[in-house]
Amino acid sequence: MILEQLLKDQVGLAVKNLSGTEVPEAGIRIEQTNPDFPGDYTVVVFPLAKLMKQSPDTCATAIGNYLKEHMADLDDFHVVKGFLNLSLKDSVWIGCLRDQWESEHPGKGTEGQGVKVMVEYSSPNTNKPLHLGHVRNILLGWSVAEILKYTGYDVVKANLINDRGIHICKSMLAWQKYGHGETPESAGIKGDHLAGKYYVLFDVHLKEEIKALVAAGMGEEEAAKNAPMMLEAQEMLRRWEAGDETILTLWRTMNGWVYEGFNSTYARLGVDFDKYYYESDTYTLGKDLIHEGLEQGVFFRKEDGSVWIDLSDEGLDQKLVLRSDGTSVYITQDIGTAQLKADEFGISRSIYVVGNEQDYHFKVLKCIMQKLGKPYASGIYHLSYGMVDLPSGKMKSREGTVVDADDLIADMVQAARAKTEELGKTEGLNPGELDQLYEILGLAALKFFILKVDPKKRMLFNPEESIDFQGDTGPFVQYTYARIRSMERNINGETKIPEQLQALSPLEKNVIRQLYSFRAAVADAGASMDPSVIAQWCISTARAFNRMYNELPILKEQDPEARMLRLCIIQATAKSLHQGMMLLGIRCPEKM
RNA sequence: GAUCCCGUAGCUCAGUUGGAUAGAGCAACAGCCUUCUAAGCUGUGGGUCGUUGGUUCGAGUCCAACCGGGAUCGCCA
Repeated sequence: MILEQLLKDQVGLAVKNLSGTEVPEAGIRIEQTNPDFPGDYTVVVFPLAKLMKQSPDTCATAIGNYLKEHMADLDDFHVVKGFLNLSLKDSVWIGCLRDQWESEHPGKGTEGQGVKVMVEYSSPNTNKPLHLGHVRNILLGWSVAEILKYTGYDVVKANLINDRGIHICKSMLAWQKYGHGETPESAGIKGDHLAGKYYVLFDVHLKEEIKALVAAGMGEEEAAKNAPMMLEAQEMLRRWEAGDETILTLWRTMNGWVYEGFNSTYARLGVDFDKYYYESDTYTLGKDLIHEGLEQGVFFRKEDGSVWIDLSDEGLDQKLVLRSDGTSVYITQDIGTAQLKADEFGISRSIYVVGNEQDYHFKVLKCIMQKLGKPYASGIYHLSYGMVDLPSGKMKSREGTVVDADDLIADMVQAARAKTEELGKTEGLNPGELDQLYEILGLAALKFFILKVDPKKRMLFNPEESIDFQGDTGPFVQYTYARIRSMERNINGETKIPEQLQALSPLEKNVIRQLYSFRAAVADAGASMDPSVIAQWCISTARAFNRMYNELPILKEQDPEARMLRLCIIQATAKSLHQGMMLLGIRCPEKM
C-alpha cells in the first residue's frame, strides 16, 4: 500500500516535470505486474499519454527514464505495449520482509481509530437449534468483528435474541401437552434440540387438526386459523404478554434450556458476544420514537389508527410502523433498538449481519432513522449475506430439511479423525491431543469452506459430499503452517535479517510480496466487511510458500546468508498465516 | 407486476474496483517422497465470462434491453 503510494507520487512528479501538467492522483494507476512479465509494479500509461499528448510508448519510456534517474529504489524498467513495468531493487523487498518479520501484529491497521462500531450477529430464535444458515451468519459476524478490531475499530459484538412470540409459544405448548415433564437431562439431549423437537411436534399435530377440520368441510385458510392448537398458542402469547406467572415460569425454564444449548454451540465454534439483547425486553421500544416522528410529520396516521411512513420518493413503498391497535411490528422494535444501541454504547456505526431476504427491511430502517434525523443513521449498515442452499433447495426447519449445526460440526471433526488416521499422522500425540487436533482441523475445514466465499453470494452445500481437506481449504493453510513450525523447531540459534545477500530468487520474492500484501488484504477486508478477502489471501500465501518450499532448501541451505534469509521468510510467513487464520476464527496446530 | 441480488471450466469458487494471453481448487490423466511434514509440488486437457447491443485506446468488470435462478414488496418476526 505504501509502496504503491510512493510510486504514484513519483510518477506524478515525473509527469509534472516532463510535461508541466499536473495529474490528479486518481489518474495514476499502479498495479501489480502480471507474473508473465518482468517487473514488480506496472504503471498504466494510456491516460497519462493522453495528457502528455504523446504515444503511450514514448511516454512510458520518458517516465521510465525519469524515474530511473530520480528513484534510488528503482532497479530497472521495461515498456510493453503501453505498460510501464517497474522492477524495484531487492533491498526494497528485504526492507518489506524486515517490517513483516519484526512486526508483532503484521497487517494491523489504524483505519478505525476512535470509531465505535457494533456488530450484531447470530440473533437466533429460541424455539429451535441452530442450523447451517445460522453458522454462516455467526462465522461471518464474528470474523467481521475481529477484522474491524484489527483495523483499529472499537467493536461491540451483540446478539439480539428473539426470545418471545408465537413461535416460542408453539414449542412451549407442545411440550406442555406431550412432554410429560421431559428435560434435557432426562431426555439426554441438548436443550435447544429439545425445544426444536416440540416445535416440530406442534406442527405435526397442527397439521392433523387442520386436516380434520378440512375433512369436516372447512376451508384450508379458515382451518389453519381455527385449529385448536393455533388458538391455544395465541392464547398462550396473550397470557405471556399479560404476565401470567405459570406461562412465564415455563418460558424461563425452556429458554434456559435453549440458551445452554446455544452456548455450547457458540463455545464449540469459538465465538463470543459482548452484549446480549433480548427481544422480551426490547419489543415495546420504538413507540415513543413513532410518536416523536408523528409530531415531526415523518409518519402519518390512517383513519383506522395505524401509523405509516411514505418512502415512495426513496423508491420504496409505504410501510406500516404501528398497528391500528397500537401494538408494534418488527420495524418498530428495530427503530427502538437502534436508538437503544446508540444510547448505551455511543456507537457511530451499526452493522447488522442478517440474510439478504431482509434487504428491503433494512433499507427501510435506515431510511426511517435518517428521516427521524438520527445522527447515527448514516452508520447503519446491513451486512447482507446469501442463503445456504441444499441440492434439494432451501432449508426449512419445520420440514426437517436442515443441516443441524451440532451434527455438522460433529461430522467434520469425525472426518478430520478419519483423514488423519488414513494418512497415519497420529504418531507422537496422546489421545487427548489427538482429540484436540481433530477438533481444530474439522472446524477449520468447515469455517474456511464458509468464509472463503463472497458473503453476498448464495452458496450450495451438499451433505452427500463431505467438505474437503485438500486444495483450497482450511487444513491446507494449517498444513503449511504446521510444516513451517516443524522447521522452526529445528533452527538452532537466533535468526536475523541478513545484511548482504545475493539476488533474491523469484520464488523468495514471490513469498515476500505476498506477505507484504497482507496489510492491504486486511484493510480491504475491513472496508468491505468481507472475510473472504483474508481467506483468499491465506490460500495464495500458503501456495506461494509451498512452491518455494518444494524448490529451495531451507534448513539445509549451505550458504549461511541465503539460509538466514529463508528462515526469516518462513518465520514471517508462519506469523502472518497464523494471524490471517485467527481473523477467520481458525486455530493453527503446531503439528498435523 | 415492481424493486433488489446472482449468472465465469463438468462441479465449487477467485478475478487487485476499466488494463496485458480470463485464474485456482475438486474431479480426470501424467509425473515428483534414501533430503526440511506428499493434507504438498509440477505438468496436460477443459471457457461464446447467460445473450445482444452501447460507452472507449481497452469491457468478465460500467450502461441498456432481454434470458435464466433467487429474494422481497404481509397489521409474520
